Amino acid sequence: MRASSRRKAGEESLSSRAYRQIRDEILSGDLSIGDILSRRKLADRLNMSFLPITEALGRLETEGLVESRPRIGTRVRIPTEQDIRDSNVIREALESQAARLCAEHITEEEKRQLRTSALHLDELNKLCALELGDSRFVFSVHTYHMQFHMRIAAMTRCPGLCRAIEKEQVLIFNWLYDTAAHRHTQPEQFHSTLAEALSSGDRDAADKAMRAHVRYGLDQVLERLAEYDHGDAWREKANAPANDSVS
Amino acid sequence: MRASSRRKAGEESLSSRAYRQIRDEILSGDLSIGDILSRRKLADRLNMSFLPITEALGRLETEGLVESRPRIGTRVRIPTEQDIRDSNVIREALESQAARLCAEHITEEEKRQLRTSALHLDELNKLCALELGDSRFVFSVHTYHMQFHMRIAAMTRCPGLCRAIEKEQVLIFNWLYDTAAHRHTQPEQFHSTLAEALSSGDRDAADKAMRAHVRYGLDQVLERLAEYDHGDAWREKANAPANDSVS
DNA sequence: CGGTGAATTATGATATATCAGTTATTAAGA
DNA sequence: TCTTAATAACTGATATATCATAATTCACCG
Repeated sequence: MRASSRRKAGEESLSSRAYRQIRDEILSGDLSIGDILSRRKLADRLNMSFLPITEALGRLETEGLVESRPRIGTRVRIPTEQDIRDSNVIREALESQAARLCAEHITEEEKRQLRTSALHLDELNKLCALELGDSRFVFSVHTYHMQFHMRIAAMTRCPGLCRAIEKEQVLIFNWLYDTAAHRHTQPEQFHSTLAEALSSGDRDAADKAMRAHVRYGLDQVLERLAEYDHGDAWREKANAPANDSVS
Repeated sequence: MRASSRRKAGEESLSSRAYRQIRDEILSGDLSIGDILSRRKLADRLNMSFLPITEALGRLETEGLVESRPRIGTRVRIPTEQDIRDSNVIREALESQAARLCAEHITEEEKRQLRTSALHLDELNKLCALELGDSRFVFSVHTYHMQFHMRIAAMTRCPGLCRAIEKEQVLIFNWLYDTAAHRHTQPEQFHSTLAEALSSGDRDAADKAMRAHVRYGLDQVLERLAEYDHGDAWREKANAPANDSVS
């Protein structure tokens, strides 16, 4: 009966709270790919009506983390092979652009930070390859990896690009984490070489290095994700929503 | 009292209908930049409750066509200079990527179509420069221009990239149309040279050509849009919504 | 024992009502 | 006439209720 008192002024909206919470539960793995999300149960659990929940799920759906079919249900999205390829293409577009701008704007101080982070990340990846540590450790490495890329994005001085990159990162990150978090072999100095290219001042070189970086490992994710594809009765009928085209 | 009967099965949802209608009214100019959108009046006009309207405006807001402040109101978005620069950066990223993929995949038949469209477009632009025709004509040229770019996007065989490009196109298109639709001077063979680059099979050349194409005219838009910037009491207080960051 | 269909349950979509902030208006006071 | 305080009108946010549809269950019949 929602006995709890109304929120005080200045607090964030219930929708935003629901959005953040659900998203975090997905990203942290509490909710796995394919899990069913009941609006009413979520409303109950988060102690609000299901209207804010609906809005939150709507946002998550447009962002690609969740998929919903009218009068059937909502679940954590199971990406198709096409989804992953497309996301990778978009990510390559955005991050190579970021690399260009980064190479233009980066300061000496930022170069130092970037090299340090890259070195650290390469060390962590080496540990991952040795299968040391638990899944919590792997998760933290993924988080650090994402922050590394977001740091590069921030160096572009282009907030819009940062937001766009983060959105794609979240997708890829989630799918990667759910499917290929383990068996994670990356080349030696995978990130250090990238950092060098970004520090070189050569836009085209930075662009090229980032493209190579983004492309790496795509096949592994695709392979792992194929498991989910068999017999998905969820997408049987024509799903033609949300693709409203400009007249 | 919404006396009209419930929608039959198979029809699109009210939210989608509202979304499309409002967006089209914005893009067609029936609603101009800065116009106030009252959810209740819209609900009345479109003959539905304001819940689907709210969802439609939510979508339009995340897409950047509309801006809303809690308990104050919603209006057609007035982009800041930063918004436009950022959109242009993102558009450059996405469309140069499209150019790369297009150069890879384009068929002979598509090359022919592309050249024809480019030629046509260059002709239309020449007419625009001479200030012939009314605003309806200018609008149709803009539409044709957008379709030209979407055709290139389609040649990438990457649906996700198409969607992403269309989203940015819609933004830029709307701002451009509202601010710099007139005085539209473009180089001779502006699109034909682009078409040639895309047909060359050289990815890097296509990329470079598209970047040049996208960048052109940015300053004009910025100049025109500066008019809106003076004394915007709407964004006085800190607006820190929706930028939820990953933990 | 197996299939079948009606009742039940669950879902998302939508309508309506209410709430608390914000702004515009107005009336009172100087 | 100019301030200022009260208030009316409007806004988005949220709660609750209802509806049509899809999925599930399970008694009933073969």
